[in-house]
Amino acid sequence: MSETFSIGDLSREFEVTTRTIRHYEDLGLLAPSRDGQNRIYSARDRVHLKLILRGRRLGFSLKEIGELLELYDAPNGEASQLKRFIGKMRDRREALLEQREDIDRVLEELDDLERRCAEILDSRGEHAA
Amino acid sequence: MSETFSIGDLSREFEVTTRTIRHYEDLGLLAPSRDGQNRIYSARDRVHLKLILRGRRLGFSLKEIGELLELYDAPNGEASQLKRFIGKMRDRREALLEQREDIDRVLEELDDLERRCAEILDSRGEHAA
DNA sequence: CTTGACGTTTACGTAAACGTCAAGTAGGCT
DNA sequence: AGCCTACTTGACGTTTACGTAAACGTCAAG
Repeated sequence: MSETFSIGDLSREFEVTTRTIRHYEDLGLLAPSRDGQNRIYSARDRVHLKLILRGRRLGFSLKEIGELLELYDAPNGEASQLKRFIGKMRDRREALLEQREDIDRVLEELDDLERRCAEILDSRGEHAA
Repeated sequence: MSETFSIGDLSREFEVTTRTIRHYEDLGLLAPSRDGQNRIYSARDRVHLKLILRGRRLGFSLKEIGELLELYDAPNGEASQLKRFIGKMRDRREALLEQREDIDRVLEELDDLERRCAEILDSRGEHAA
């Protein structure tokens, strides 16, 4: 059990540089254990990295991602803290829902554009790929 | 007809600084006309700004947004260009669909987290906001 | 015993996206 | 005329998110 990974493993799997992974550690987003001075990543660390990259794709700053990881890891604090967390999560949710609407709008616009392009091509007797 | 806006108007409406709007112009994303040396934004310019900000929320770089604006403005070029545009749009679409999935996943995780937080609070006899 | 692949730290560099003055212009109010 | 407010153009500063190079350790294969 308890599979582990080297920095190179994760680098290849997720197609990010080792520099990037170390950078995330510098910012406190990852905290792998060590074998001597070499980093050893657990399955849990790997999930963290996956979450980081997902957050990045969604346009969160690494700082924000750090806060989200805290949420993810530690629903254990005081009640007041938990309530703050819940508030933050609701804010996130709002932002994400807006973002989804943005995406849908852009997708519609892209459809539209593609149709217009196709029409132009058609009217010239050419064909789209 | 033909409503126009000052840089301050747009700045207030979209809650961005004038510096930001000028920056977009420096990058070629906006091209307002002038009254003397003052910038005059048309309704069309305003739409452009709206699209820029939407693209930004979606995590596109300003450079990418520039390319998208070209798509948006000029389905008029050569056939080869149009075909390239269509290709680009399909790539965008792929990326956006992936991003939507990311969002859905994160929303699920947030639901999960919120439930867990709520349970913890409940088990302590407290109530969420 | 050297070569190569992988890892390490330290540290300066850089591109993107603005922020933040500074200094000047131009119209409108009193 | 004096002042306010909104606008202008530089130009340097800042933050974020890494890139990149230097200099070195470690182990396995040839």
